[in-house]
Amino acid sequence: MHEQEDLKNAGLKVTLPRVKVLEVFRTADTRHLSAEDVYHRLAGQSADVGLATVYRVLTQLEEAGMLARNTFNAGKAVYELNEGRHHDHLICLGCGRTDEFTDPTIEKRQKAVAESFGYELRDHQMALYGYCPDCAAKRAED
Amino acid sequence: MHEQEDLKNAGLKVTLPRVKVLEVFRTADTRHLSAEDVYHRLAGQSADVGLATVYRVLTQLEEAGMLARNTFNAGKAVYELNEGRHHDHLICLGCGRTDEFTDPTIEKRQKAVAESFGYELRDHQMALYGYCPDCAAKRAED
DNA sequence: TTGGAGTTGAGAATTATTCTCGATGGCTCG
DNA sequence: CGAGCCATCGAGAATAATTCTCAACTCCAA
Repeated sequence: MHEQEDLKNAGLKVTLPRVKVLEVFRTADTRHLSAEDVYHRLAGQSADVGLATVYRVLTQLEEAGMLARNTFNAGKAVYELNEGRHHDHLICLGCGRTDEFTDPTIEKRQKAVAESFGYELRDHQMALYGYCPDCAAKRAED
Repeated sequence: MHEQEDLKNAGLKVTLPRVKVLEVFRTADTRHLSAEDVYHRLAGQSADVGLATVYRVLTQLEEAGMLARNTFNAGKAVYELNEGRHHDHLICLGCGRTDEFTDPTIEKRQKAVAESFGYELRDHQMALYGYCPDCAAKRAED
């Protein structure tokens, strides 16, 4: 409901596409949405925002720190609302279910590793792939 | 020099493109090569292997466990010889330099996290991004 | 050496994303 | 409140990475 202020604070002009895209993320059933996903959800609700614009807006919102971009399996990028607290992902190879977690020990070690190589750490990406409880059970049956 | 046996052991027919692609990896100056990279190196040495074939062979060699695929920044995939010992990457945002490392503590924690969610862990990818010593120094000057 | 299954190469097709450009719409100033 | 400028938009073309299609070719076992 406060999309307008958020955009203004980020130094972005308040336009219909930007407000609508944010709205989609705030009301979506899933946390992770691709450009195509967002595009379809908007098309489904009279708001006719072009695909190119969706891509543009996603990039801008990411740069403004309001969204976080992830490229899991490769192929396509997905975005999620950036709520401040960083986290990593656990992804099911069977059904695509995605869980989020943070592990202080891992974060600490990452910093240590980077330091030991003399690097100035800026970012990282980590994803664990496996089978969720349901899919693991299903696979065990065969 | 033992490309032939390696291929045979993997159950792959010994063909010129497969041998050549492996050779490229074994004699390259860099560990990480994209399909395009491999293609150009082959073109540069009379061996005329089509780009589509390079892609096919890379996929096959990966499935056979002889190469490992990584999709760092997204965009394009790179491959490297799979020498058994798993490792993660540290990538310089300035010059693209790539270092490799393994951290038992992180591996252990990853397993623990997956378990705590009831997942059957199969694989993971992790990359740390930052500035290498050289690039960090250059950036500090400004 | 010969035949067939597996493999190749060239180019077309696909997928994800970005660019181009004329039209449109926020927003600042008067 | 209205005018105009500049940022933004939409559509479709363009790009980039990768995969598909299919006729021609090559390994290799017999």
